[in-house]
Amino acid sequence: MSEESQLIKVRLEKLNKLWELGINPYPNDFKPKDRAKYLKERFQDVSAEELERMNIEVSVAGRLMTRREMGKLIFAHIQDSTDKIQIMVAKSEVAGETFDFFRKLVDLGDVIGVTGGLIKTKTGELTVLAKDLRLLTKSIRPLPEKYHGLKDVELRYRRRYLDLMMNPEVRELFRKRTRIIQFIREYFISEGFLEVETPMMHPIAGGAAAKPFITYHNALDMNLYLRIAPELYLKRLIVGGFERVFELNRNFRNEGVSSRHNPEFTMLEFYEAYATFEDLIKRTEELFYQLALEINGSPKVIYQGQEIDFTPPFKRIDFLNSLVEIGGVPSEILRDRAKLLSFAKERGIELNEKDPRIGKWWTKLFEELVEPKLIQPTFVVGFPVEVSPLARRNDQNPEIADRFEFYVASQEVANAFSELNDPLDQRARFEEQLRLREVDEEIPPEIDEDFLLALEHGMPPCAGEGIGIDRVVMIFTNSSSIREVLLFPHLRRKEEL
RNA sequence: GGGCCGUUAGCUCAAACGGUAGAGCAAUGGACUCUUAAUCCAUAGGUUGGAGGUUCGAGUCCUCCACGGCCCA
Repeated sequence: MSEESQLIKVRLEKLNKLWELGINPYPNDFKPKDRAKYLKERFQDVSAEELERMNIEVSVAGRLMTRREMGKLIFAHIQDSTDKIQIMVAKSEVAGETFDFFRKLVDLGDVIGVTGGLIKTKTGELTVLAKDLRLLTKSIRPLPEKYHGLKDVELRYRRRYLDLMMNPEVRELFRKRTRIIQFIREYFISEGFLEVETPMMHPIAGGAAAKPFITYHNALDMNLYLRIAPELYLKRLIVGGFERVFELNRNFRNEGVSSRHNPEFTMLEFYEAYATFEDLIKRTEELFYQLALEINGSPKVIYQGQEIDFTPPFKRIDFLNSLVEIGGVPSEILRDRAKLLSFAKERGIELNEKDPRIGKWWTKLFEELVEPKLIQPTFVVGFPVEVSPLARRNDQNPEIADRFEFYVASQEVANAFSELNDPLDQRARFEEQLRLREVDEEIPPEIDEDFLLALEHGMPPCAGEGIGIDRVVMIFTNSSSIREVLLFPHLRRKEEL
């Protein structure tokens, strides 16, 4: 590590002193029986006199966060995973050497264990009056500022443990993240979905249009790709006869980082046999409504100053209509490439002129002109087949896919469709994709023949959906940046810290 | 990739025009048996993100680099 500051030097000296005194600074035989939060919940409202009569002995452990010395009396707060609790160390109540040991050799940031009686101070604060106090872990680095906490955004991300230590709202946010994920998992389990794990390393990175990370398998002498989506594997499981499956795990996409993108992110994908995208609309409404109630206690959530209402049914708009009605694209130029191109240019939107798919252009215009205006939960339906290579064609209009995207707070939160299970159509679409690769480098470079083989065996009609979990967490925690909802967001390496 | 802003003690922040780099918390020594951002006295703590440049003199101005934030693609 870098050159030691005075503060560290002082602590290292204390550490040596402890060893010299025969005190292990890192013992592991202390078992706290109590937790701060539960002690408070149970005894907060008990009077001082009653507490004294009850004569309750407790033991707590946690990190020493603050200390106030008053001569022969020391107040301090320790923090465990549940809360903070005050401890009082009185010279008259502990062995003589314990008091000086606490005063001289225990620092803020150390983990300590305290055994003693529950009392209430003059100000009515529930407090553990120490009978015994032990050092459980010596910290040789100082804590951040006790009042302002850790503010520096870069440090908060790089040393998330300090952020968690100092900022209760950050702890709360990540607990909420876990609750959201658990709720979603339990929802799908209770609906009869089987949670599965499919490969993270793919020989061909398919199932989405994105650049993959490449890795290399030594023994097999082959490149592997970190998955960009589990879709093609989950569908193989539908072929295999599992009628309802889901996977909730990481995907990897080799793109830049931004407040909305992290190279690895958490995705839920689920597939349901004998269902259509219409069924998934209902399921999505139900899931988000229940999630809002569970996490938020209300279907209405405030996100970045806007109220978002998850009361079903959600809005539903047609992709092309939205381009006209929300995006302001004149309907008569929608299919006129030249006019569409100049319309986009006037608005500073760059369309890939070499891409023959007008649907791709529409998608780009949609992202620029419509997406920012989709605040309330909205299903967008009617996507062109040419930008939906894995989705089933609509029976009435074969140029349209039976698909929706789900938008909340200007973010694409979910993407779902009735799955294409016609193996010949699927092959034709893959082949068409391959031809487009020279104008769209995100298209997978190779046809996944193994997947096609599976389809040829017959995949029951089904529908599948992917939900971007990080974005859901952002919405339910009112976070403007994806980094706030990832414990360890990706940052560039930095040498001297 | 581009634009703008930022980086000063362990942490949170100050430093008019370019003129000896400061405070609070934390630390160290001391006083204090009901404090809770405890209080009081004293002490120590810095290659101002890095490298160059301009200048008698740079935290401050210029160039490049690193990292981060916001906006844009």
